[in-house]
Amino acid sequence: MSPSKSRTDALMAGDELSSAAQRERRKRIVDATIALASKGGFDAVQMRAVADRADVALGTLYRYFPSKVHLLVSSLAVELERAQEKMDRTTVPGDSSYERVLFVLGRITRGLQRNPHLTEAMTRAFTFADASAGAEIDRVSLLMESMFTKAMSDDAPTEEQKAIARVIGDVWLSNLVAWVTRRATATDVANRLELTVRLLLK
Amino acid sequence: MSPSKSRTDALMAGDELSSAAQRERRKRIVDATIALASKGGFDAVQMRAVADRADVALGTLYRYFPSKVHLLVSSLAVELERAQEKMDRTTVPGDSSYERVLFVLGRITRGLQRNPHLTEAMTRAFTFADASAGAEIDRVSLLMESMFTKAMSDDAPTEEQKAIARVIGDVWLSNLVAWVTRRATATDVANRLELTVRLLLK
DNA sequence: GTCAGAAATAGAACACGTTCTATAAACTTC
DNA sequence: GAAGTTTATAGAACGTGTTCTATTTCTGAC
Repeated sequence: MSPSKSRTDALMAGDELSSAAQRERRKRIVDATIALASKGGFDAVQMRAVADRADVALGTLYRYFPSKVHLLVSSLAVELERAQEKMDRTTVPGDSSYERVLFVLGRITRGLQRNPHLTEAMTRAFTFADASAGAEIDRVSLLMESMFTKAMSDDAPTEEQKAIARVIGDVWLSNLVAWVTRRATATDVANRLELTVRLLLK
Repeated sequence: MSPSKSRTDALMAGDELSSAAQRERRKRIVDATIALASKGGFDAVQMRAVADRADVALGTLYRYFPSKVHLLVSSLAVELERAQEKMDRTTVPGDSSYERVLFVLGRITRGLQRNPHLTEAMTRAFTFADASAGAEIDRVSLLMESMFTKAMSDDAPTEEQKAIARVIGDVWLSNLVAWVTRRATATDVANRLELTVRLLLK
């Protein structure tokens, strides 16, 4: 894994791509990634296959995303943003932080579990990421944190709430990984999350 | 990653290797792994380099450990066992679970941080492991869990204590990874662990 | 419109994990 | 101690992530 060039970093952020053609290329790449990951997981996201499917040259793929991990983590960010938007349009039920956080957790978790291969690909990329993908990782971490703090209260979160959200995020991810690697069942995951949130918020 | 043969699985457990020569080979391999990982981290643990350094053929290396991830996670287990043994010979100070768990956490964390490359190699292998390394992963998870439950109390741990230990382990690992990938400083890690343990045990 | 530089393309080339093949050495078992 | 079996060895070969090269296409400034 080599250090990425600054130009490439600019491309990765994704929102301020010069031309429409470039924005479309980028979208085709992410779509191809998600499609391949959904079908066969991490191993099926092969850079040549992504390039083929997105109809770009291999070199172009690498110009947009400097590694497979960057590619998958960026796709994870895209997916989480979608989930967050959907959640923002929902009124989260529950009278306490405890109940609301559990609701959000359960919903996203079940959403991910509906697409095991995609989840496997993304969580493995996320946990395998090295320092060079720090920016993408931070982006995803922040998304996760705000997802849970929003569930706790509508106001700006306190430091303590942020800390709790981070802990929940850590446990959540670790349990997703356990599920993805067949070391835990969906029920195990649900139980452990419930227990964790209870310990932290009750 | 292909499914491992049962014969190979038997070898991986490591304790009941037929001959002394085999036990020595295995030890040379683990030593070489730890040495290379200490020097250059995950990327430096190259299978050809391990084989060379351990003075075995590449094929032999694969007969003992069916993949790089198995190799590194097994080495992690070895290291954790050492840490656990050392800890067993120590009287853990502190009047509460909270204090004792923090002591143990701090000590192991600082130990790992003394060897950043090794820690990077092992945590990345651990989090990247797929289903085929389930046995090794479970072994390490159990080691971690018992490490923390022992700190909580001398008696057999309750289910609740086990759950707490697992949460702490999840947060611990996630923070180690953040540190290893330079997204968190040693101080960040210490603070977050302190906060987590406080939330869970106070 | 033309030209310079940037971006995209096709494809070769390289690195490292993993597998395979052929041969030799080391063990069982009689 | 000979035959047969398991284990180890050297090294080739293969797959996939990544990089490199040569060429073509696009874009923006004049």
